[in-house]
Amino acid sequence: MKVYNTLTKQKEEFVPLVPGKVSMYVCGPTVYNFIHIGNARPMIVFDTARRYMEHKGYEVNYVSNFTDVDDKIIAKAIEEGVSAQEISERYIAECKKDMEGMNVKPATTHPLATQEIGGMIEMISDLIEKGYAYDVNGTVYFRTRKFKEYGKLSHKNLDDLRSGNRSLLVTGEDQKEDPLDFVLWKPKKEGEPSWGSPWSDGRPGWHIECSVMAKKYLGEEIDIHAGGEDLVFPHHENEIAQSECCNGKPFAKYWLHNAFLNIDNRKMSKSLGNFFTVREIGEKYDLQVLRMFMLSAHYRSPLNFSAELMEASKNSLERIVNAVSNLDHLLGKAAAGEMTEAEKALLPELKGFEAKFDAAMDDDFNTADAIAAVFELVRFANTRVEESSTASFVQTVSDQIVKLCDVLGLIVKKEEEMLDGEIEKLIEERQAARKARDFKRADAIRDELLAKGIILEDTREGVKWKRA
RNA sequence: GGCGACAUAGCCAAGCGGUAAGGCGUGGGUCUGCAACACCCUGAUCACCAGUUCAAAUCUGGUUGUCGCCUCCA
Repeated sequence: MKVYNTLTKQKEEFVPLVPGKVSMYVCGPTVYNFIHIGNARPMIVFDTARRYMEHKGYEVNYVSNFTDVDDKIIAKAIEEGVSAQEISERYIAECKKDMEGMNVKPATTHPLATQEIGGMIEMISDLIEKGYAYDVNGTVYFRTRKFKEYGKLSHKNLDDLRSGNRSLLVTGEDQKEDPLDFVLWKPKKEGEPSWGSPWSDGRPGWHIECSVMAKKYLGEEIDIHAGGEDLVFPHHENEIAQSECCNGKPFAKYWLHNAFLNIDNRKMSKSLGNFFTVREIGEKYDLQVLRMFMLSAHYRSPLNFSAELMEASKNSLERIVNAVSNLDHLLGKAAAGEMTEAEKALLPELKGFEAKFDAAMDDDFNTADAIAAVFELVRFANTRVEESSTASFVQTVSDQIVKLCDVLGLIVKKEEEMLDGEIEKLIEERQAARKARDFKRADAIRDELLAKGIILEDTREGVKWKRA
């Protein structure tokens, strides 16, 4: 398996620190509102990466934090006149609902920044002791000049950063030794949540959280650290500085970053008014459709969001769902017993789709190509499985589709739902009407059911139904 | 100003030196009482210009265009 490593700007063969195990940290959202569809991209793509690694037999320790102390949370709390904790707890709960809808597996651990303050104070103290940080009137800064590898992830050098940029030099923080130094701990302002520390009553800087939580739950060296590409600088760069200076060893072996999701080729932002929450999308579409959409492009390519593309994703997902549903239908009719020789002869071809799927995913999680393999498998199912197929064969083909889709986190097998007696009766009545060639009555019943959200399909194998 | 990414059919999107996957959509057809599902058929010389090579969408240089990071941000 190869992954693209931002650190080396190359695809590299993935070799875990401990054979068979993967430690993975993905930066999670700041919980001050419902998550937006941009937040959803890393959740979905890295969840898919995790599922694929599990599919390959790795035991994945997946950690993703919630940043639950932050300026925006505090601002929202003040706005609503409630505590910051109330805000963060509310939106963590909402976020988890959205994740469930998108079929994103819960992380092995979802640490909260506010529950890890002790560890942060410890790490900051350690950095001060080692000369990598300094306290100025209660604010602690990281001394970037002291870490000679600073910039290795974002491939910048400190001089470029200084000369090229205007705002860095005029932040008003002239108490810093260097404009590029960043905050590890800051004193509280009136009314803000705070914790006691050797330097001041205050709260941690954003970057220190992740260094501490990764260390606590995964160790000083981890396999994969992932997040949105905007986090490369400064967030991840700073994490590397903190962790490596503190621990004296490389932090993460592979750094993976997803590209942004755009709306109409523009970055999504509230000011542009092109801002969508996952919740809003969920009102219009099954969130499986959003997942399908996200996986339709490579995670390192910018992806443009639009209603048109959601419709296309909806239709293509439906193609897979239909195929599985058709197979299920055939299964009920299929003859029990061994596969025929002809069916056995098709097995290598069937296996070939999984091989193609794996090859695509092995290549830096190429989900677009992997989905193409699934569609080829679907075509195989639609053409090679027929009424006369044995149950064993139908089951094998169906299982194969469901298995690959499960790796992608796509739910394609519908739960069996019992029809209401009333609806069942209507279907029977319609069948009777059709038999009597009373199509007017038959269509009327079909329309009636449609109004209730039940779609009927008259297949060669009998009447099928599905919910709209 | 510094750093970087991308440009493939109506739309989305693989491809990473050997002659263009897949999906959506369109049009035609088969099946069907009709509809839906499904199946078959239907579509590109890969932004432009040079160069390297027996061979380039794929490599090199240049041009144009789009976007991102450098500031909270997935």
